[in-house]
Amino acid sequence: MTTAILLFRRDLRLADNPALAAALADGASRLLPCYLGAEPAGDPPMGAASRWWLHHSLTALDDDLRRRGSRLLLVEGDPLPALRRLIAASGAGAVYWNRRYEPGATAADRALKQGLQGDGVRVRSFNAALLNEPWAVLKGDGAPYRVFTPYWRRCLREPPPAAPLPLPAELPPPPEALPWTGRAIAALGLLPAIRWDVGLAACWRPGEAGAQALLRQFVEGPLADYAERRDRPDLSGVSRLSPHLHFGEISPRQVHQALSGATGGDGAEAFLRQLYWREFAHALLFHFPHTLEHPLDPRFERFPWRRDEAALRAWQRGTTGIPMVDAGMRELWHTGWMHNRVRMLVASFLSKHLLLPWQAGASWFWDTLVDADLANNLLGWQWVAGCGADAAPYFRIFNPVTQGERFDPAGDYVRRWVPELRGIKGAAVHPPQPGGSLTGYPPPLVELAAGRQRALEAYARI
DNA sequence: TGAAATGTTGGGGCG
DNA sequence: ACGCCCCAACATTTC
Repeated sequence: MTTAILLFRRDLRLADNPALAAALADGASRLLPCYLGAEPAGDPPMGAASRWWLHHSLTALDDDLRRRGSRLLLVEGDPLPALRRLIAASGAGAVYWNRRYEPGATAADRALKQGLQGDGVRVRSFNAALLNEPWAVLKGDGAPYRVFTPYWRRCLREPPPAAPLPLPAELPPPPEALPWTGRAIAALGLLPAIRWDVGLAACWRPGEAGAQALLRQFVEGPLADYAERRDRPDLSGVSRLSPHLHFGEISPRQVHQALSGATGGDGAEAFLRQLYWREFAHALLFHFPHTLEHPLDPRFERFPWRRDEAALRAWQRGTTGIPMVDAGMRELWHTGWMHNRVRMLVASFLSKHLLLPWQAGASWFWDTLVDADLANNLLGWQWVAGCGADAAPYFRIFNPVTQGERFDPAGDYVRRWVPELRGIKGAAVHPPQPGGSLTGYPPPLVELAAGRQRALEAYARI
């Protein structure tokens, strides 16, 4: 009789789960699946939208486990002592988990591994979250890539990712002797006290089954036209898999396999490229952990960001008077998600037209996105602000009106999220309304040409 | 995975 | 027929 502990973290699935598969292959006759409630110190604590998602994803995982005669044990408190108690109570001889890559998480996992191994416990960790782990893709001189295109080309030369592991037919039961002191998922307190989450529930289905359904639906439908339609927030041309990928309800290997089975067109390659932006972001944060708070380009440490609470608040609430910006920010607030084209545009508006620090925007996204991912969020914001890897030159300033006319040509996206403008037909919704307009929609926070000019002058100063 | 300013070209209207 | 101007369309440069 051997008992194994399986730690779930951001790999909330049973299929293609290498740690689970290894525990089974090693012959565990008892399996204790756990979720550790404590978040690693050093990384920012999860935002409210992520916590909402996690609650439902853990519930779905627990249901999936129970259907197979198992269950999820929630473990609170400092991980090492908590695991030691659990090992003592269950007689477990081995602990399995899938690796994380954020600075705080890697440090915490390293300490946990050392502590457990010091106790004589067998610890095995695996890659479940990436096609290539950060240390596996380096330049010829051993340095990490800082520019996406060479990184992407290099990845394409790598051997294709291994086929996903199958869903285990059955699971070993949990140890009988274990006192089920674990608390219910609700006791983690992940759900908000004020019920702002009703909008989220209407558009998402957290959990492995929801993720698989979404992937199938995407591959059979929008994928073929992804290259042409991926920039259109008014259409349903993207996968919306990001939160599922973040929580590991689906693996990039599974996505990769689904893409390679897709027929014809350049949609699959365009989508794969996005998957590799995710890989690139994780590699960058791993190799440059200081980008958690600091710009990768040190010149931007002395960039003259402004401080303007009122403007920041208007941006957050979607009351800037710039229709595309407000539509995006309201979509985010109501659904926990925003189309990527619109993310770029609202980020450009914050960091350039408003000259507010990218950290303020990243922090709001972190709190409100259901797909909030440290690596992706940091890369995205620093890319837009011009201070990150492969950064857009600072003078690349999105004009939110032009972007709206180009990517929301009929104005449907704006009207969906900004009801004040529903009386305006077609692309005429995109230019800001003058002060005193009767729509109830605010006049623009900044005049776009003047904001652009001010941003260019700030750039010239560094 | 910009936008605006500036430069170039070529067709057509017109004296 | 010719030169001149205008201007859209496209290309290049600059921020």
